[in-house]
Amino acid sequence: MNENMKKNKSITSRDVDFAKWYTDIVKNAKLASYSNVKGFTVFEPNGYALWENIQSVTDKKFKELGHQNVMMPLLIPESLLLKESEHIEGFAPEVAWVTTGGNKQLEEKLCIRPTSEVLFCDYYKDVVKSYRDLPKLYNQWCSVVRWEKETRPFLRTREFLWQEGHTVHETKEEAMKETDQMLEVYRQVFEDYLAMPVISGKKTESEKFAGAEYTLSIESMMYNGVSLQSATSHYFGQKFTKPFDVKFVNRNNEFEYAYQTSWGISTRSIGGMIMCHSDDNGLVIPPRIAPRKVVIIPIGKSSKVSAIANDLKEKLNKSNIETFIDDSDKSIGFKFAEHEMNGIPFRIELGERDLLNNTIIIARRDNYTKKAVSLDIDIVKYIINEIDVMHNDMFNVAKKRMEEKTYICHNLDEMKEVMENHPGFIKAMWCGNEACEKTIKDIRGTKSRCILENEEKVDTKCVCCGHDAKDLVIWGIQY
RNA sequence: CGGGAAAUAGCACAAUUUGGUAGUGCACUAGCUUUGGGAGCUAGGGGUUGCAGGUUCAAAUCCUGUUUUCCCGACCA
Repeated sequence: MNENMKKNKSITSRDVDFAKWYTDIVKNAKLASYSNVKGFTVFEPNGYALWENIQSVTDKKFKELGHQNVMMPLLIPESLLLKESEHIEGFAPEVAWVTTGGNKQLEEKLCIRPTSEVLFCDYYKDVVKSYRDLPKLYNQWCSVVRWEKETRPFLRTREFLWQEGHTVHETKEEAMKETDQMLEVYRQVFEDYLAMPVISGKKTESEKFAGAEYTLSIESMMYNGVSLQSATSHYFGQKFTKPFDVKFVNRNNEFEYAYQTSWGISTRSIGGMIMCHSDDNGLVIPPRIAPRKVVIIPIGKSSKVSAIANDLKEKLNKSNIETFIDDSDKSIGFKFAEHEMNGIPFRIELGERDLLNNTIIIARRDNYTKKAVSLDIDIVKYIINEIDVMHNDMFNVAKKRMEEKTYICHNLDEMKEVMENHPGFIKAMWCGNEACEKTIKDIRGTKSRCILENEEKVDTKCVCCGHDAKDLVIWGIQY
């Protein structure tokens, strides 16, 4: 009998096989399961609750900044999609089509939205008439479909949940400001709620969104040093509004095409959160985003113990700290392991032995520390404070790792050495030539993540061709 | 899209080589005893072996196709 059978739940170590570890976590923590159609997954309650929390903190920020939610159609007529050529070229290979309705062949095939720029533009053309109608700050929460070849739960699925904000503005400056502002919102969501440090910057021409003037992104680093594009914010200028005829009468009584942005964050962020924080005992959820924050485990059958447990639970729940009691007949060890697998941030252990000392034990999921805490303290205040402490600790662990795995390179050999032996972010200068990006891609698929605009340059020559360098770029192996 | 591996109960696997009534552990249900790091005993329930064909008296097992998953590579937001 091996260790696995005895333990029943087993996950591969993240240091041994990171990819398998990841899918083990998703499966064992009951976040998602596979369906019969490739790339389409079931979000189980534990996984969906995470998305709901990410959604609620993000949505609140959008609304504070004046955005409104709408719903656009699921289907896009082919002719509409074809209006912007760069856009369709970028998305055509991964679009799914509806060709029949009932048992009738459709006259025009309809694509299942891979993103909704064209739908928003088609709508905006009818409702934007004057500069007085601007800006339009709309967003929608929905799922989109992209026919990916290789799929992995949360990280790359053919259908995924996301949010896509689409705004149109009177001026270029205002639209560009919106693009920056929304990237900053995403940075806050990742750093302040998901405890994931990020870097941000502009995408290179070859990496930008199909049809955009430019794309900004935030990039985060996983436990194994691989990078993940975590959210994007695009500035379109008039590239869509011209072909879609979204024009308005400006303050000089002239027609002008509106300036447009779009920005999105998806359920991929859940995958990033897992790969950034979780460990060999299961999921570790940043406490501010955890759907269930505290589990109370009464030990023994004492009625006094269960009364105190109930009291604690009620106090915490009243203060919106989601708490539940596990008084099932499972053994203590089983419960500990189970809730660790599910990533519950705090565990309160409570038995007769503790009552003798008038204490309870509070254990942290992220670093396994256990503390005896007096029953006389204000438990709500204590947990609220601990949530912040844990959040900061998790953020700092991730940040330290990101800093340790960020390398400065001056030539291809140095890049190879890093990516082949201990991948991470590479800071290196780039001449701006796509050919060099292609050459660098031969190193385990290393791609430019983003251009760092406000940082000191690390060299004067391109890391690849040795010609004069233009930009400081962060490079990484991507998920 | 190329190369490789796999699919048997909720999970992990056995039985496949050599065709012959589909099994084990955990999980699940009931009862009793337990409880400070994955409990014990007793009694139960759960399978058209991914799907579709074919060969055969007989298919989890052999053959063909297909779908899904995982790994490696190419492609791609």
